[in-house]
Amino acid sequence: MAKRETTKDKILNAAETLFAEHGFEQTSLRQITTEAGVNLASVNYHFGSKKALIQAVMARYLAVFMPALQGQFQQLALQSSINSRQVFDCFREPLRQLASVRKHGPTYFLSLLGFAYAEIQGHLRRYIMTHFGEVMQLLQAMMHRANPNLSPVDMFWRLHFVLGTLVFTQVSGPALREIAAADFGESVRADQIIDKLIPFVAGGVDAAVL
Amino acid sequence: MAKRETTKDKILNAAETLFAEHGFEQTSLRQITTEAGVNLASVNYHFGSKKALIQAVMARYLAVFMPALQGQFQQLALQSSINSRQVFDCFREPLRQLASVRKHGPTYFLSLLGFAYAEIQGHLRRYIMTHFGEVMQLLQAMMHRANPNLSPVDMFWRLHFVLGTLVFTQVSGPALREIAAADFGESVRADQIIDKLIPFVAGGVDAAVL
DNA sequence: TCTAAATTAAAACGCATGTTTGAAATTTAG
DNA sequence: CTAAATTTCAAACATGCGTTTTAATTTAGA
Repeated sequence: MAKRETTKDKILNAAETLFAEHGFEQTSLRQITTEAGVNLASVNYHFGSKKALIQAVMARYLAVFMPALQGQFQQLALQSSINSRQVFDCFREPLRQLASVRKHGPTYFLSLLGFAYAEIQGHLRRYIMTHFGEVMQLLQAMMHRANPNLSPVDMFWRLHFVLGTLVFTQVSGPALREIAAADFGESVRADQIIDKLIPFVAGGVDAAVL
Repeated sequence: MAKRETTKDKILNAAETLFAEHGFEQTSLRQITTEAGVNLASVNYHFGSKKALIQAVMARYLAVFMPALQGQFQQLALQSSINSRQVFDCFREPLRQLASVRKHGPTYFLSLLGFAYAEIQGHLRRYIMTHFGEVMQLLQAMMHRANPNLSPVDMFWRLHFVLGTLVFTQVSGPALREIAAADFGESVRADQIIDKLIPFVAGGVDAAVL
């Protein structure tokens, strides 16, 4: 029989949803505990602080996503020739798999990533680098193989442009989808945006430097 | 003789600097008034509210930037053939001219734009659309001439990807430049990032849809 | 110069936040 | 079954925020 959902999990789930929809700073502990149906003080009891709760929410996804991404990269590395588009396509399956963590896992994770980067700039990067440095090095290696003529410093900037595009799209995703639906009568599902995103970023990375 | 700097201007200048460096919500009125050397209550006296102060800061730049951008577009429109790169290059000169508003005008303006989009998503778009709708239509027309085979809805998304890249780059600009300097020993001036950005976004917009 | 309007100033208000407290309730273990 | 450990709970705490108030001061016009 399934063990009854613990208070810690209730908090984690409620926090994740609210964080993904409204951002970290815009979400108060009172909103979270009300949504979770638990006492306010339980957050500090189980996690210590709001900051630690944020980390716990992110860690739950990164622990699934990063190894999966690493697997994709290692598989791609076997090929003799690699292009940017293939590298970015590596993100699709690991992202899709996040649905096993939570129902709207793929969407939530991207939103969380977006808010994390937008609101607590340096911290997330440091966390990813220390915990998943190997994957990031693999990404860098793949990108270099796909675009050997691009200098390391130019590649650095372009990868962060890519990240920026991703982040922004997710953070302002709901607003944009609303506008798009109103202006073009065509509604785009949240998980379809990445289909529009990947060609764009691949084209950007592959562009001539000057 | 130059009239002594008025309280209203002192507030405007201090607010602009702090907003550009830390964002709107992260900057308190107490920080602003302390930096400006004026009384706390004077913000509400002269501007009515913090929200109105934010608008005043943005309006001062937009009033200079938008007409200049419109001029660039009109000039480009005369040419028989247009590509994406030319459209994005239109932003360079108007941006450069913002140095006449304030010393670090170009950098500040982009940062403000970034924070405005990241923090108060819908509002800025609405403001720009109502006050500078003509310029935005011109931009859309230019982009369509540069890429006539791209559907309106795809163009919509790609333009917002562009905006996202710009916004993110500015918001996390200082942190990224620091990392780049540490990792590559090559320091990039804030106003040079746009040189790296324009080829990227032009490549992204011009990419094949699938 | 005198008076009325505009501006500055200090203080407090009302509210929301994350966090801590200490007792009550519950679960765990011997 | 009981005692100890864990967890829940209501309440309060400390802090920072934007805003308002009220009085003092400066400015400008008759």
